[in-house]
Amino acid sequence: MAPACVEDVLALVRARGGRASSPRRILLKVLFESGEHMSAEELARAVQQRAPEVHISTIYRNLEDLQRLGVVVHSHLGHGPATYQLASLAHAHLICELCGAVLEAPDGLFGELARSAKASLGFSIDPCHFAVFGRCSSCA
Amino acid sequence: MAPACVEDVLALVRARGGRASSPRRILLKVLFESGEHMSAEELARAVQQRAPEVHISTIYRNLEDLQRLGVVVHSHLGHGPATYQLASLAHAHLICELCGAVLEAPDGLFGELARSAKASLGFSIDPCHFAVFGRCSSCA
DNA sequence: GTGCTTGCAAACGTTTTGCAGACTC
DNA sequence: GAGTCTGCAAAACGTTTGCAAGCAC
Repeated sequence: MAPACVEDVLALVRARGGRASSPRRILLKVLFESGEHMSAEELARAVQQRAPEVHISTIYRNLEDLQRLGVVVHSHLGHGPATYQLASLAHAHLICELCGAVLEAPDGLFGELARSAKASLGFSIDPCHFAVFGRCSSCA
Repeated sequence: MAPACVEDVLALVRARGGRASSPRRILLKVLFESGEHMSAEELARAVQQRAPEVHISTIYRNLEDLQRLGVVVHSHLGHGPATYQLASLAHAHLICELCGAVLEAPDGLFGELARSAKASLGFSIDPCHFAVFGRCSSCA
């Protein structure tokens, strides 16, 4: 049921009373086309290549709206800015605290933790929101 | 080998060419006496009860030094300020993304994740640095 | 025309930095 | 006396907000 293209999302937006504005459309295009974990600033730069007058506060406001719609999620990969991506692409990350390397966690890596957190504490983890720090194989 | 009191740490500081200044001594006293995960601002307020002129930038600089010495660690428990504590007390946290509840993770909860991250990726996790988001039993 | 959305500027909260003076050793 | 450390002010950083004008419907 995840929206598969820009127009799908805009339909969702309109269904909630929102408008298909030009900055919104371009931001969505960037999100669908671009790589993962982009910061608000990187997204702004990408949008500004097609519409230079778009302000970063518009990016932040749109990202917030899209998160409220469940289309986008943000995650924290380290000490810098948050990164944003389509919710359908969310995945967990391991970050090396020494060299800064970003590893994508394979599906299932958090399965056992999720099960035991649920069993022993009743807590349902979301491994994607905050990255897990540590040391990569070359730095450890 | 973890320093067990203020004077132990100050000995370490001196061994590295540092000085046992009064703000440093008071900050350490607060860290040894206080509860866990205190923000820089909370630490500053506590220090200022004994020495009102101590500036928060001094707190930040001392926390950085103490982290370099391995005496203190900081962790990120959510979207607010970082929290600091004695390295010997470090432990992992689970944070409810809805109600903000902070759960201390029992020892061993991350054992299986640590083993499989090491085995499959060569990555040594540090579960204490970033909290794990999710939903607590009452919010899930 | 209604009201959502924008650009801009200004503020926010947290953390860092430059500097001249003060203190520890 | 050498060199670390301090308080203060100011800046840096990522992010949020107030406002009047502009645009989608």
